[in-house]
Amino acid sequence: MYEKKIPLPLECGLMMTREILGGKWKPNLLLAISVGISRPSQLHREIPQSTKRVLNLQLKELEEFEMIEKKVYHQLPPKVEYRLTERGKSLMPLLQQMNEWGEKNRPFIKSIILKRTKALD
Amino acid sequence: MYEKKIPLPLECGLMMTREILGGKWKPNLLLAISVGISRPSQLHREIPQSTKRVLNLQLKELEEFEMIEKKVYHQLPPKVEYRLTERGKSLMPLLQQMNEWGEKNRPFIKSIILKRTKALD
DNA sequence: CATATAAGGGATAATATTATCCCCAGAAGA
DNA sequence: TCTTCTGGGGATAATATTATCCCTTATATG
Repeated sequence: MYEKKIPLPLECGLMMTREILGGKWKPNLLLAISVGISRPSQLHREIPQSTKRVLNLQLKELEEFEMIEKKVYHQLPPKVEYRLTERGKSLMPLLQQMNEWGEKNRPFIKSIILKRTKALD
Repeated sequence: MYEKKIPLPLECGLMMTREILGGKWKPNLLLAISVGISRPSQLHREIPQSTKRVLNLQLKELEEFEMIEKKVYHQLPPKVEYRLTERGKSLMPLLQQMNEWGEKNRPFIKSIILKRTKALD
Protein backbone atom coordinates (compact mmCIF):
# COMPACT_ATOMS: atom_id res chain seq x y z
CA MET A 1 0.00 0.00 0.00
CA TYR A 2 2.75 2.40 0.79
CA GLU A 3 5.63 2.12 -1.59
CA LYS A 4 6.33 -0.90 -3.67
CA LYS A 5 9.93 -1.73 -4.26
CA ILE A 6 9.28 -4.70 -6.44
CA PRO A 7 7.35 -3.45 -9.45
CA LEU A 8 4.38 -5.56 -10.36
CA PRO A 9 3.60 -6.57 -13.91
CA LEU A 10 1.65 -3.66 -15.31
CA GLU A 11 0.62 -5.60 -18.37
CA CYS A 12 -1.63 -8.06 -16.61
CA GLY A 13 -5.31 -7.49 -16.09
CA LEU A 14 -5.46 -9.70 -13.06
CA MET A 15 -2.75 -7.67 -11.41
CA MET A 16 -4.59 -4.46 -12.09
CA THR A 17 -7.71 -5.76 -10.42
CA ARG A 18 -5.60 -6.97 -7.56
CA GLU A 19 -4.15 -3.52 -7.20
CA ILE A 20 -7.62 -2.10 -6.73
CA LEU A 21 -9.30 -4.81 -4.67
CA GLY A 22 -6.29 -6.22 -2.89
CA GLY A 23 -6.65 -4.32 0.36
CA LYS A 24 -8.20 -6.31 3.15
CA TRP A 25 -11.29 -4.17 3.54
CA LYS A 26 -11.63 -2.60 0.14
CA PRO A 27 -14.23 -4.95 -1.28
CA ASN A 28 -16.33 -4.54 1.83
CA LEU A 29 -16.00 -0.80 1.69
CA LEU A 30 -17.03 -0.64 -1.93
CA LEU A 31 -20.03 -2.86 -1.39
CA ALA A 32 -21.10 -0.89 1.64
CA ILE A 33 -20.79 2.40 -0.16
CA SER A 34 -22.75 1.00 -3.07
CA VAL A 35 -25.72 0.38 -0.81
CA GLY A 36 -25.67 3.86 0.61
CA ILE A 37 -23.49 3.52 3.66
CA SER A 38 -21.57 6.60 2.84
CA ARG A 39 -20.18 8.21 5.94
CA PRO A 40 -16.92 7.15 7.60
CA SER A 41 -18.51 6.52 10.96
CA GLN A 42 -21.22 4.40 9.38
CA LEU A 43 -18.64 2.44 7.48
CA HIS A 44 -16.72 1.77 10.62
CA ARG A 45 -19.86 0.55 12.35
CA GLU A 46 -20.47 -1.67 9.37
CA ILE A 47 -16.98 -3.13 9.57
CA PRO A 48 -16.20 -3.09 13.27
CA GLN A 49 -13.48 -5.73 12.96
CA SER A 50 -11.33 -3.06 11.44
CA THR A 51 -10.18 0.31 12.69
CA LYS A 52 -11.01 3.81 11.63
CA ARG A 53 -7.36 4.29 10.86
CA VAL A 54 -7.12 1.41 8.47
CA LEU A 55 -10.41 2.16 6.83
CA ASN A 56 -9.25 5.69 6.22
CA LEU A 57 -6.11 4.44 4.56
CA GLN A 58 -8.00 2.14 2.28
CA LEU A 59 -10.60 4.74 1.47
CA LYS A 60 -7.87 7.13 0.51
CA GLU A 61 -6.44 4.62 -1.92
CA LEU A 62 -9.80 3.90 -3.44
CA GLU A 63 -10.12 7.60 -3.92
CA GLU A 64 -6.68 7.86 -5.49
CA PHE A 65 -7.74 5.28 -8.02
CA GLU A 66 -10.99 7.13 -8.54
CA MET A 67 -13.25 4.32 -7.51
CA ILE A 68 -14.96 6.57 -5.01
CA GLU A 69 -15.48 10.28 -4.57
CA LYS A 70 -15.28 12.17 -1.35
CA LYS A 71 -17.53 15.04 -0.45
CA VAL A 72 -16.47 17.14 2.46
CA TYR A 73 -19.01 19.37 4.13
CA HIS A 74 -17.17 22.08 5.95
CA GLN A 75 -19.29 22.08 9.03
CA LEU A 76 -18.98 21.36 12.66
CA PRO A 77 -19.21 18.60 13.49
CA PRO A 78 -17.59 17.62 10.22
CA LYS A 79 -19.48 15.62 7.66
CA VAL A 80 -18.06 13.48 4.90
CA GLU A 81 -19.73 11.32 2.32
CA TYR A 82 -18.32 8.82 -0.10
CA ARG A 83 -19.99 7.60 -3.23
CA LEU A 84 -18.99 5.41 -6.10
CA THR A 85 -17.72 6.92 -9.31
CA GLU A 86 -18.82 5.44 -12.61
CA ARG A 87 -15.64 3.44 -12.62
CA GLY A 88 -16.36 2.24 -9.14
CA LYS A 89 -19.83 1.20 -10.15
CA SER A 90 -18.37 -0.90 -12.93
CA LEU A 91 -16.85 -3.05 -10.22
CA MET A 92 -20.17 -4.02 -8.72
CA PRO A 93 -20.87 -7.13 -10.79
CA LEU A 94 -17.45 -8.41 -9.91
CA LEU A 95 -17.86 -7.73 -6.24
CA GLN A 96 -21.22 -9.38 -6.19
CA GLN A 97 -19.81 -12.45 -7.81
CA MET A 98 -16.99 -12.52 -5.32
CA ASN A 99 -19.46 -12.31 -2.53
CA GLU A 100 -21.72 -14.98 -3.95
CA TRP A 101 -18.96 -17.41 -4.67
CA GLY A 102 -17.62 -16.89 -1.19
CA GLU A 103 -21.00 -17.44 0.39
CA LYS A 104 -21.61 -20.63 -1.51
CA ASN A 105 -18.25 -22.03 -0.59
CA ARG A 106 -18.05 -20.66 2.88
CA PRO A 107 -18.83 -23.81 4.83
CA PHE A 108 -16.21 -25.73 2.95
CA ILE A 109 -13.50 -23.10 3.14
CA LYS A 110 -14.26 -22.46 6.75
CA SER A 111 -13.84 -26.10 7.64
CA ILE A 112 -10.43 -26.19 6.03
CA ILE A 113 -9.32 -23.07 7.84
CA LEU A 114 -10.43 -24.57 11.11
CA LYS A 115 -8.57 -27.79 10.42
CA ARG A 116 -5.41 -25.82 9.87
CA THR A 117 -5.64 -23.91 13.10
CA LYS A 118 -6.33 -27.12 14.99
CA ALA A 119 -3.32 -28.72 13.40
CA LEU A 120 -1.21 -26.16 15.24
CA ASP A 121 -1.36 -27.66 18.70
CA MET B 1 -0.27 -17.60 4.18
CA TYR B 2 1.53 -19.24 7.00
CA GLU B 3 -0.19 -18.76 10.31
CA LYS B 4 -2.66 -16.06 10.94
CA LYS B 5 -2.69 -14.57 14.40
CA ILE B 6 -5.54 -12.22 13.78
CA PRO B 7 -8.54 -14.34 12.87
CA LEU B 8 -10.44 -13.08 9.90
CA PRO B 9 -14.22 -12.87 9.82
CA LEU B 10 -15.33 -16.32 8.76
CA GLU B 11 -18.86 -15.17 8.18
CA CYS B 12 -18.16 -12.97 5.20
CA GLY B 13 -18.28 -14.22 1.65
CA LEU B 14 -15.87 -11.61 0.41
CA MET B 15 -13.33 -12.72 2.97
CA MET B 16 -13.67 -16.31 1.90
CA THR B 17 -12.96 -15.44 -1.70
CA ARG B 18 -10.06 -13.36 -0.57
CA GLU B 19 -8.70 -16.30 1.32
CA ILE B 20 -8.64 -18.32 -1.89
CA LEU B 21 -7.57 -15.72 -4.42
CA GLY B 22 -5.56 -13.43 -2.20
CA GLY B 23 -2.13 -14.79 -3.02
CA LYS B 24 -0.19 -12.72 -5.49
CA TRP B 25 0.02 -15.37 -8.20
CA LYS B 26 -2.97 -17.53 -7.44
CA PRO B 27 -5.35 -16.04 -9.97
CA ASN B 28 -2.71 -16.35 -12.66
CA LEU B 29 -1.98 -19.91 -11.67
CA LEU B 30 -5.62 -20.90 -11.79
CA LEU B 31 -6.18 -19.29 -15.15
CA ALA B 32 -3.08 -20.90 -16.56
CA ILE B 33 -4.04 -24.32 -15.29
CA SER B 34 -7.51 -23.85 -16.72
CA VAL B 35 -6.08 -23.50 -20.21
CA GLY B 36 -3.98 -26.61 -19.92
CA ILE B 37 -0.69 -25.30 -18.60
CA SER B 38 -0.43 -28.01 -16.05
CA ARG B 39 3.17 -28.72 -15.18
CA PRO B 40 5.17 -26.74 -12.64
CA SER B 41 7.92 -25.90 -15.06
CA GLN B 42 5.43 -24.71 -17.63
CA LEU B 43 3.71 -22.60 -15.04
CA HIS B 44 6.96 -21.02 -14.07
CA ARG B 45 7.72 -20.20 -17.67
CA GLU B 46 4.28 -18.69 -17.92
CA ILE B 47 4.86 -16.52 -14.87
CA PRO B 48 8.56 -15.79 -14.98
CA GLN B 49 8.25 -12.73 -12.76
CA SER B 50 7.80 -15.12 -9.90
CA THR B 51 9.94 -17.89 -8.52
CA LYS B 52 9.51 -21.62 -8.48
CA ARG B 53 9.60 -21.45 -4.73
CA VAL B 54 6.75 -19.03 -4.41
CA LEU B 55 4.68 -20.71 -7.06
CA ASN B 56 5.06 -23.98 -5.21
CA LEU B 57 3.85 -22.40 -2.00
CA GLN B 58 0.81 -20.96 -3.67
CA LEU B 59 0.07 -24.15 -5.54
CA LYS B 60 0.19 -26.03 -2.29
CA GLU B 61 -2.37 -23.73 -0.77
CA LEU B 62 -4.66 -23.99 -3.75
CA GLU B 63 -4.39 -27.71 -3.33
CA GLU B 64 -5.15 -27.51 0.39
CA PHE B 65 -8.34 -25.69 -0.45
CA GLU B 66 -9.08 -28.25 -3.13
CA MET B 67 -9.16 -25.82 -6.00
CA ILE B 68 -6.62 -27.92 -7.86
CA GLU B 69 -5.52 -31.53 -7.86
CA LYS B 70 -2.00 -32.75 -8.12
CA LYS B 71 -0.96 -35.83 -10.03
CA VAL B 72 2.51 -37.11 -9.34
CA TYR B 73 4.10 -39.49 -11.81
CA HIS B 74 6.80 -41.38 -10.00
CA GLN B 75 9.33 -41.25 -12.75
CA LEU B 76 12.72 -39.84 -13.42
CA PRO B 77 12.86 -37.09 -14.29
CA PRO B 78 9.83 -36.40 -12.14
CA LYS B 79 6.57 -35.36 -13.69
CA VAL B 80 3.73 -33.51 -12.04
CA GLU B 81 0.46 -32.25 -13.38
CA TYR B 82 -2.11 -29.96 -11.88
CA ARG B 83 -5.69 -29.67 -12.93
CA LEU B 84 -8.72 -27.84 -11.66
CA THR B 85 -11.22 -29.56 -9.42
CA GLU B 86 -14.90 -28.93 -9.94
CA ARG B 87 -14.71 -26.35 -7.23
CA GLY B 88 -11.79 -24.75 -8.94
CA LYS B 89 -13.68 -24.65 -12.21
CA SER B 90 -16.46 -22.80 -10.50
CA LEU B 91 -14.03 -19.94 -10.04
CA MET B 92 -13.46 -19.43 -13.72
CA PRO B 93 -16.25 -16.94 -14.44
CA LEU B 94 -14.99 -14.84 -11.58
CA LEU B 95 -11.40 -14.98 -12.74
CA GLN B 96 -12.38 -14.09 -16.24
CA GLN B 97 -14.29 -11.11 -15.01
CA MET B 98 -11.37 -10.03 -12.91
CA ASN B 99 -9.14 -10.28 -15.91
CA GLU B 100 -11.50 -8.43 -18.20
CA TRP B 101 -12.17 -5.63 -15.79
CA GLY B 102 -8.46 -5.26 -15.24
CA GLU B 103 -7.74 -5.18 -18.94
CA LYS B 104 -10.35 -2.56 -19.60
CA ASN B 105 -9.09 -0.34 -16.85
CA ARG B 106 -5.43 -1.04 -17.25
CA PRO B 107 -4.40 2.16 -19.00
CA PHE B 108 -6.07 4.24 -16.36
CA ILE B 109 -4.79 2.31 -13.37
CA LYS B 110 -1.35 2.12 -14.85
CA SER B 111 -1.20 5.87 -15.26
CA ILE B 112 -2.06 6.41 -11.63
CA ILE B 113 0.54 3.94 -10.48
CA LEU B 114 3.14 5.70 -12.56
CA LYS B 115 2.19 9.07 -11.15
CA ARG B 116 2.71 7.73 -7.67
CA THR B 117 6.16 6.38 -8.35
CA LYS B 118 7.15 9.66 -9.99
CA ALA B 119 5.90 11.54 -6.98
CA LEU B 120 8.59 9.83 -4.95
CA ASP B 121 11.56 11.81 -6.16
C1' DC C 1 33.02 -33.30 -17.19
C1' DA C 2 29.87 -29.42 -17.23
C1' DT C 3 25.28 -28.27 -17.92
C1' DA C 4 20.47 -28.71 -18.46
C1' DT C 5 15.89 -30.43 -16.96
C1' DA C 6 12.59 -32.31 -13.91
C1' DA C 7 10.25 -31.10 -8.98
C1' DG C 8 10.90 -29.66 -4.36
C1' DG C 9 11.96 -27.30 -0.07
C1' DG C 10 14.84 -25.35 4.31
C1' DA C 11 16.53 -21.05 6.03
C1' DT C 12 16.45 -16.42 6.05
C1' DA C 13 16.03 -11.67 4.27
C1' DA C 14 13.24 -8.14 2.44
C1' DT C 15 8.84 -5.86 1.84
C1' DA C 16 4.25 -4.96 2.32
C1' DT C 17 0.22 -4.64 4.89
C1' DT C 18 -2.53 -4.17 9.11
C1' DA C 19 -3.10 -3.18 13.75
C1' DT C 20 -2.51 -0.47 17.94
C1' DC C 21 -2.11 3.64 20.53
C1' DC C 22 -2.89 8.12 21.32
C1' DC C 23 -3.45 12.61 19.87
C1' DC C 24 -6.08 16.77 17.56
C1' DA C 25 -10.44 19.95 16.84
C1' DG C 26 -15.22 21.87 18.08
C1' DA C 27 -19.95 21.38 19.34
C1' DA C 28 -23.91 19.35 21.75
C1' DG C 29 -26.14 16.97 25.53
C1' DA C 30 -26.58 15.11 30.42
C1' DT D 1 -17.66 19.45 33.66
C1' DC D 2 -17.46 14.98 31.66
C1' DT D 3 -18.77 12.36 27.86
C1' DT D 4 -20.11 11.61 23.11
C1' DC D 5 -20.01 12.44 18.31
C1' DT D 6 -17.93 14.06 14.07
C1' DG D 7 -13.45 13.10 10.90
C1' DG D 8 -8.50 12.71 10.69
C1' DG D 9 -3.68 11.16 11.06
C1' DG D 10 1.52 10.60 13.11
C1' DA D 11 4.43 7.10 15.02
C1' DT D 12 5.40 2.63 15.69
C1' DA D 13 4.63 -2.36 16.53
C1' DA D 14 3.05 -6.66 14.89
C1' DT D 15 2.02 -9.86 11.18
C1' DA D 16 1.80 -11.55 6.82
C1' DT D 17 3.53 -12.26 2.42
C1' DT D 18 7.14 -12.61 -1.12
C1' DA D 19 11.68 -12.91 -2.62
C1' DT D 20 16.42 -14.74 -2.57
C1' DC D 21 19.80 -18.20 -2.09
C1' DC D 22 21.30 -22.58 -2.28
C1' DC D 23 21.05 -27.66 -2.07
C1' DT D 24 19.07 -32.50 -3.34
C1' DT D 25 18.13 -36.65 -6.88
C1' DA D 26 18.77 -38.82 -11.27
C1' DT D 27 18.83 -38.82 -16.26
C1' DA D 28 20.19 -37.04 -20.64
C1' DT D 29 23.03 -34.22 -23.80
C1' DG D 30 26.82 -31.48 -25.78
